[in-house]
Amino acid sequence: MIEAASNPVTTVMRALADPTRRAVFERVFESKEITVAELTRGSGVTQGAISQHLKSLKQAGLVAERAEGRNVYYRAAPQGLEPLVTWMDHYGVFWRERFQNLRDLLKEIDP
Amino acid sequence: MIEAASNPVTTVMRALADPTRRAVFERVFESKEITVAELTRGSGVTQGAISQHLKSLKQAGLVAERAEGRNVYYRAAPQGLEPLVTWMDHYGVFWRERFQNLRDLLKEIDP
DNA sequence: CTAATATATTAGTATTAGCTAATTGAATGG
DNA sequence: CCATTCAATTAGCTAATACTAATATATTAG
Repeated sequence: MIEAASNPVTTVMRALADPTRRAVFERVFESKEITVAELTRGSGVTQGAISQHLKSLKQAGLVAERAEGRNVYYRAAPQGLEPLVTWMDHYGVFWRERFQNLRDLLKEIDP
Repeated sequence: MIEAASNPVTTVMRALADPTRRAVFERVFESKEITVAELTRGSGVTQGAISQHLKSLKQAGLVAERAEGRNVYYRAAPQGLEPLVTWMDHYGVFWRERFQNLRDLLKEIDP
C-alpha cells in the first residue's frame, strides 16, 4: 500500500498547508491581479521567499502569471482547488453539512 | 502580517497533506471502526508511525477513538473537515462548480 | 549609457517532519 | 503467574521545508 508518486491532492494540500503561502494565495485571490513587490510589502518575509511561494502555488495550479515589463502580475486560479473539492466530495461532507445552506439557496432560486 | 498561532485550517491541511497520513484517514473512514493493528497491516510503515499519524489526525479533529480492552478502535470524524469546507467556501468554489449536481439533487429531494 | 527597480534563482542554514527501533504499560490467554 | 499482544511514547536519524542574503537578469527612467 505504498502511495503513488505525488498526486494532485497532495500537491494542493501541501501548497496550502503553509500559513504564509496560504496567505499569499488569499491576497492574490482578493486582488484581481497583484505584483510580487506588492505581495512582498507587509508579508513579513523577503521578496525571494514570496517568489518561492508563488512558484509552489503555480506548480499546484493555484495561481497564474502575466509578465508586463519588469513586473509580473499574478492572479488566482481557483480551478486549482478542484482536486480538493473532489477529494472532499468523495467523503461526502458537502451536501450533508451544507443542507441548510442548500435549503436557503433554494428559496432564493425558486421561491 | 505575521500569522496568528496555528489556526484550524492549518492544522487540518497539514494533517491531510501527508499522503501516508491521508491514507490512514481514508482507511479509518472506509471502515466504521478499525484498530491500530489493522491499520498497520499493509500500511508499509511501523505500528509506531501509525500511532503518530493517528495522534496528528486526532489533534486535527479528524478521528476519534474508543478503547476496549487492549484494543483501541478509531473512527473518522468528518466534521473535522469543516474548517476546510468553510475556507474553500469562502473562495466560492462549491456552488459555482457543483451547480449541475445541485440540480440533480433537487430532483431527488423534491421531485 | 547608467542607475534604479522588479523578479527569479541559488547557496547556505535552522527547523520541522516522518520514520524506525526500542521501550513501556496495559490487558488477556494458557 | 507468565508470556504474549496491543498501543503509545521516546530517542535518534535523515530528508524536506521555509527562510535569508546574495546574486543574476531584465526592463525602465533620467
